[in-house]
Amino acid sequence: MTEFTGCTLSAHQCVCFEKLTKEELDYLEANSVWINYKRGEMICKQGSFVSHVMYMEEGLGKVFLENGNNSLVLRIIPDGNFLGLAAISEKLGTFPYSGMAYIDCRIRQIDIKAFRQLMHQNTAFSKEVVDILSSNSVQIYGRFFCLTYKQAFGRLADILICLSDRIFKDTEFTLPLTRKELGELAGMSPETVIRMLKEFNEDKVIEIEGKTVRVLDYERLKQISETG
Amino acid sequence: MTEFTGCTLSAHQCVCFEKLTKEELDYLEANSVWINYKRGEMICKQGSFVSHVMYMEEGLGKVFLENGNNSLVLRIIPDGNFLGLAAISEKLGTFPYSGMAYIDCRIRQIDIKAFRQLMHQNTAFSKEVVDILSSNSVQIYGRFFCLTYKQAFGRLADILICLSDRIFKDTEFTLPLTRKELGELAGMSPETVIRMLKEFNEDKVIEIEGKTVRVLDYERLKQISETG
DNA sequence: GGAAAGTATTGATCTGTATCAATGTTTTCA
DNA sequence: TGAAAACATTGATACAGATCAATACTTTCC
Repeated sequence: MTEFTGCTLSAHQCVCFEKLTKEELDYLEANSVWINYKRGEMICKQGSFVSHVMYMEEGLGKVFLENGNNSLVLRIIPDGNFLGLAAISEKLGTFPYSGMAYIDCRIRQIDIKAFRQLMHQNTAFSKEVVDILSSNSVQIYGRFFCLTYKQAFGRLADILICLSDRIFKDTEFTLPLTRKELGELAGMSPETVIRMLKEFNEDKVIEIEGKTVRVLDYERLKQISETG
Repeated sequence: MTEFTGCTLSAHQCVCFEKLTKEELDYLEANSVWINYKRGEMICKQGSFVSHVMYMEEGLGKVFLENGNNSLVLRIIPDGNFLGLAAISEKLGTFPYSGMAYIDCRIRQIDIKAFRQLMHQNTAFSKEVVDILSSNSVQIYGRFFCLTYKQAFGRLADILICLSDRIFKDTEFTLPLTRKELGELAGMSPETVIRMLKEFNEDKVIEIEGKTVRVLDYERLKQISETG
């Protein structure tokens, strides 16, 4: 049976640039700008005009929906990932989500017309981009399922696994997120995050002290994710 | 402020076939088969091999995730819509979701290789398909937000609005769904569906008798959707 | 360097909605 | 056509997690 996880990052590795010729890469370069963002800065605003796609050169960010009261993280964006690919649809005049920097980031903005032009002329590139879009969607579906049906501790276990496995690739890591931000990832209130983390800590599943997290019992965490 | 709704169907109209030449249409035709499904029959199974994309010629179906215990509807598929477009990604060997017929359906299966070939050779067609994928994603994001943050009555109001506006295009319609299926759409238990519907009925927002629904106060329903 | 703002923690309380159970109604199909 | 299965309804109960409130700790920055 398929297992869904609340993980916020697809395992898919972006290789689309490898499909471009030297000339095409130069063309892309000529139509790109690089911008630095500080932790907490908005990278793109939901509802604003679309003029470019973005690529996370360095840093860590999130893509999220907001409506004034609530915020829902769709995906975490580590370095080497696109952000705002929805822009390739010409039907879509405005961004359907916002982006924010978790830590200091360097973002490459690629002019949307140039990007579309390359998709138009290079089928292999276009295929890769569609694959990325597609795998992002599948990722988000899994997350959707989890946040809808799993209990809080299962959802939090998912996020911890995702952070350890895919983002930091280490059993010990320093969270660049507040408890509130963790809550937005796992779809729960900050207080609930704290209580669950405390419980995981007491049960020796993880060890947490401030922002430092160490996964002690990975198998148990997996199990919590599945039964939650 | 952007309003998210739990609606299960994007407003996007599929026009991609119009982008094909006579020859290409013939080619597509030669690589298609038509299959009939009865209410309740599975149209595709999550996890099974991908060999085709599907197009709902006539009928009404759903695309959903399942894990044995729970089922989450991603989209409703009315006639004139694709189903299983995720198949165009070559990375994806198996369907990430299941499809089922709400009522008797006639489905066109299009060989995935032929479909990809047309996307390869006809850019306008390819663009349209990407637009459809993209608008489906945005639709599902909105649904995700709603099911995560809205209360039950707001979610149910969303579904009633969606059914009235986009599926049946009438203020009065006959539900082809059970209360359980409505619950899967709105992310709640069948009992809760019944209680909420009863309340809407008592408040004269809708009139419901068995499977027949009439929307009495559309504005109120909108308001419930927004405040829920 | 110290006030202010933001963040973390803990406890108490409240509530929306699931779950369970019992019963009535409709549909299915032998 | 009549029994069985599926579906709908209603009421009672339980509980996960939100919210509120109060207090500590940390970071920011004039």
